[in-house]
Amino acid sequence: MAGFLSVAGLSSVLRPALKLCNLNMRSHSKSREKRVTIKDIAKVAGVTHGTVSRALNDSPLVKVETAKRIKRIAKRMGYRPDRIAQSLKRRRTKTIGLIIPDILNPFFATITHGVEEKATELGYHVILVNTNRDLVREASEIKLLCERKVDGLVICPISYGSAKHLRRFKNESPFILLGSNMPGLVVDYVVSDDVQGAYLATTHLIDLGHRRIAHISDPSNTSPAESRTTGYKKALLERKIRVEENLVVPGGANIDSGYNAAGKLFEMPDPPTAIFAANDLTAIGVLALAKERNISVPEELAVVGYDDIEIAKYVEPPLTTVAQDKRRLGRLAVQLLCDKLNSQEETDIHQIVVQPTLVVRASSRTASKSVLNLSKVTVESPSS
Amino acid sequence: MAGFLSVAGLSSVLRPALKLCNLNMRSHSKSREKRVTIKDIAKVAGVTHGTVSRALNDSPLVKVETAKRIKRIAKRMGYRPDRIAQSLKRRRTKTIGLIIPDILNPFFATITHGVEEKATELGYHVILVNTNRDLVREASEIKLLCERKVDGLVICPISYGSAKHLRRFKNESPFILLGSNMPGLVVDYVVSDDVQGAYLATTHLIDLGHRRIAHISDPSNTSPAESRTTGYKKALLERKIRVEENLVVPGGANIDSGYNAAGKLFEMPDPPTAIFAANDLTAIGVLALAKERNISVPEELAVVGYDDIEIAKYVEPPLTTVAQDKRRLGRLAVQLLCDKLNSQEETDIHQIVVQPTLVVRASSRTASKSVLNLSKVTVESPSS
DNA sequence: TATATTTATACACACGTGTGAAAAAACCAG
DNA sequence: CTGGTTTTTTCACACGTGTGTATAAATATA
Repeated sequence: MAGFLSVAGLSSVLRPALKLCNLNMRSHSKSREKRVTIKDIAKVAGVTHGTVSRALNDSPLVKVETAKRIKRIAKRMGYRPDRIAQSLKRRRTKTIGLIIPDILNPFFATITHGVEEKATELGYHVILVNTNRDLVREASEIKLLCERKVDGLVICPISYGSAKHLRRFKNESPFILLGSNMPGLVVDYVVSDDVQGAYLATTHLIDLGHRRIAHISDPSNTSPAESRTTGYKKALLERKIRVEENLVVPGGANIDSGYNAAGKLFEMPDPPTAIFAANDLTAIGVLALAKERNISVPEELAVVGYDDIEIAKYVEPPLTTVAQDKRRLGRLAVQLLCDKLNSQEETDIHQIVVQPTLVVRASSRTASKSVLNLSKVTVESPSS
Repeated sequence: MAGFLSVAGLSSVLRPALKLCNLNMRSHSKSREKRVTIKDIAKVAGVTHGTVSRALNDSPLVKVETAKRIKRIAKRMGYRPDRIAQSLKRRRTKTIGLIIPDILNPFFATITHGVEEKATELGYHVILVNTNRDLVREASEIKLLCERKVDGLVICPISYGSAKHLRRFKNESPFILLGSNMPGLVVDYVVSDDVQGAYLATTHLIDLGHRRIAHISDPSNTSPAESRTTGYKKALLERKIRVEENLVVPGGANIDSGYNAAGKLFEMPDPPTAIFAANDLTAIGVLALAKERNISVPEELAVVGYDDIEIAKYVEPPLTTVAQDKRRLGRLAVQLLCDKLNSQEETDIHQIVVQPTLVVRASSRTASKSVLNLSKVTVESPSS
């Protein structure tokens, strides 16, 4: 005992620690070793687990000297907190759920990137759920994630039909809608100004001299789908061009749908000279069919997409498209969500609308023509 | 009161339930309502929470009649289990961690798709971690996921350097390597036969008459990177073509790296007539530069990629590539992992090697030439 | 020295669920 | 009705952590 006092603190650390090591070694030789808990540390340090808990959480209630000693012991014993137990007690899991319809779509992959990145920065983990556009699954997963006590949810809704589930789980976990909002549901969301984006795209085509401009719409029942069609029509109306409903055909968020929709348009007696697709993948499908039919783009047909996914610039010809900063959208959503989590004020809601920009590439512009003067337009040269 | 009794059994359910509803209503009017726990159910049902727990888990220790009654009450009260508390007690979270280097690469996005899909089927949730190829982050995240008590991990390693961390956490959570294995580390993995894939690709180019075949390698220190270079050289050696080390230039898993690497190759006094890129994105970069320099593909330069990501078929010209069933790889990894979790035998390890196939498209074949007769080769017509 | 005041630690309960073992209830044979 | 057997429920503790309060120790004040 007397010896202890001389080295003050250190000795009392080392000896019992070694003792406990031996205790642990007694477990089934090759099998998994038992986890070190704060109780084990307490035993070694000669204090109660309560004190250890406080020490590790830097509570001012424990003497700094003791705290240091306990932390040393904890480190030496290889202590690592059990996040599950913490979650149960602290009533937050530091986890958010991300629900997206289709991870294979680069649009959502990039959003996921932004979400994961920001979440990590803020100390959260992301549970990823890919619904494959299944509304039933979306609902059941929201439920499951709530049971799992995620602190919040970022949801990219599939359709207005989601509103029903959302309303139901509103009080369970706070959530942010991403990419699409819900009419009649007062919630936080981060969206892009899709009306404006579609308006820019269509106006661009009109400026190039096109009058028969088709639109391959997104048939999903969501706000971006609706808004893009709205923006398209708005541009036409504003320029006194008649909106022909048969020039608006439904597509989908994949390449095949564009291919098929283009087929219908090409078959028309008086086919369009330009196509505005609600989605880059759809637009790529259009390009694929155009090539197959030897329809030269942009000379015989101008094509504009939406989203500016990475490959848009590498398809042939490079695709003019409306760019959304998808990564930023994801980051914003998480930021918003976590702000909400950290402020008890449940009252004020935030709704962020991000402005898209038009990126002009070769699919809507012959090599010679150029010099556009629209605001919010980026013109990319192929060699930049 | 009397009316209730006639319905035998229902009455005892309804009345106390309503009572409790009132109790809950007393919370701050608009704020979050208190969760229903098994104790609440117990109070209403007039039993202990232990019995409720057993009833809800279909334990044979509770009378079926009682169990039914309890379940009815639970449903009526809107009970939903607290998965965190369950996890703490049951010692498993029904969660797996997925660690990937780059979600923006469609290759990993598709793997993620497969992993999430299979995990859902088996009742697991997936925590997604995107490391951005940061080895330090990979290590710290493995640690964090272990603290979170994920039941297992699926890891797409960034480099052999990962082995260090992996060894360290081997006893914490079981894991499966996906896409790349680790020499000197005896663990379960699911990989593709990359030597064979690269061999197929290179042989294909040789069969087309090419002799100066460059290889844009993946400079990462991983088994697929190594193996693809190995397969490339193996094919050359087998056909008695000298391996020129300066025809092997490093790339990376993105478009720019291919663009840059192609630049170096084109600059050579005696440039290659064919390029085998270790990655589709890299190959797409090659195509981009070739177009810029007016080098026609495949006439002046044949290009072959690896992975067969979705857009490979839509770039110009459509890209010949080595196809891996990425979704299947992801599903297999999860299947393997969960098998491991459900069998206590920690002894036997499983190592699955999936065979890739060559998909021939226009980037390595002129429209006229065709009729190849290699086994494991798919020839896609542009219109299929 | 005794008392008030501050500081540090111990104690005990809590989070929501699961479970072995004791206790109670129901059933059965004599 | 007794004693034994089986079925059903209760009791009490556990998982690993956090935290309010009581208690003990150290320090300051009178």
